[in-house]
Amino acid sequence: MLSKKTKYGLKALTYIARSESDMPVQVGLIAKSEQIPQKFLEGILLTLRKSGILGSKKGKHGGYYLRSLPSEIKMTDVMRVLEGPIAMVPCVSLNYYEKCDDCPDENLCSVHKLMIQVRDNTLSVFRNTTLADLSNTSK
Amino acid sequence: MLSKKTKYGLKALTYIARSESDMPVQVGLIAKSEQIPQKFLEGILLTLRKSGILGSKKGKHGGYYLRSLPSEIKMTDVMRVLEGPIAMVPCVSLNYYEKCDDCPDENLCSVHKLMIQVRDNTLSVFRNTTLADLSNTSK
DNA sequence: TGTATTTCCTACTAAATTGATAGGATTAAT
DNA sequence: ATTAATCCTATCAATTTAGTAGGAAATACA
Repeated sequence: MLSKKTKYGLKALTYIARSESDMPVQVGLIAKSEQIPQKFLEGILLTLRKSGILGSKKGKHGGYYLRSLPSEIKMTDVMRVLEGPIAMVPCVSLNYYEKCDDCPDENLCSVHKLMIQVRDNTLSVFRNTTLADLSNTSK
Repeated sequence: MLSKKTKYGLKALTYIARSESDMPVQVGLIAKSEQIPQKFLEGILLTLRKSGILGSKKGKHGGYYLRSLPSEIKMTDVMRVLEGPIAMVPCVSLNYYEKCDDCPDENLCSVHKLMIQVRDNTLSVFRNTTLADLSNTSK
């Protein structure tokens, strides 16, 4: 299941990408418009900022903004920040690989083989999708 | 993340598919060979039986057996029984559809669009994979 | 300089899920 | 009868999820 965190995060990013103004977008606005608990969203945007996807400005007239063009923001990156590893098992994860304690030889493991395929397919979706696709912006 | 339940279930099914004998396969044997807590595995095989994928025989010399040929057992069915819905969000689930309370129009929802793609790709893997592929059996 | 407004940070919490374990009932072969 | 297997229910500890609470820090602007 997709976590609320990821869902909210994606919606927020889309909202920001669609914003015409060159002023930073405030959490309160997004929360209200997208029906997301504000305090929860604060935390999510914070991790997106720490990961480098968003930038922020504090104080009055502060808010969040994208640090790249929507078309440059790949879903692989966004999903890894919000949802964690894309692979369903650590033993097929590219970025967070971990051997299974059980499995003596993962080349012979039936689960491994299947999950590699799932990973590759999911990855191809995320690699070929940017925030511009999500938000229907051409930028 | 793939649950242990699913992982163990897939391994057990593979084990049973590979078994040459026409006697039913006992839980204890699988548990030992695949390093799975026996009592936990009992429950898993039980749900696989209730779903119709496995058959069982009670009492001495009892155990579990496949109710179809491995090549007839599709991963879509197995995964739905073990892991639940294949979609990452209920609003793109074919078998367990549910509307999101927030989303006023899901055709305009950016998350929806993305998750449809992920679902379709994952589904195509599971539709084109059978237990025979997992277990390298030709049957 | 002060006040309002915003992000930032830490800590806490209730509920759900996961990964088991325990104990025994039921069924079948010998 | 005895033994060996599945079947069934209940319980539990640890983790994760989805928030909430309260305030510190920074910034704009009067």
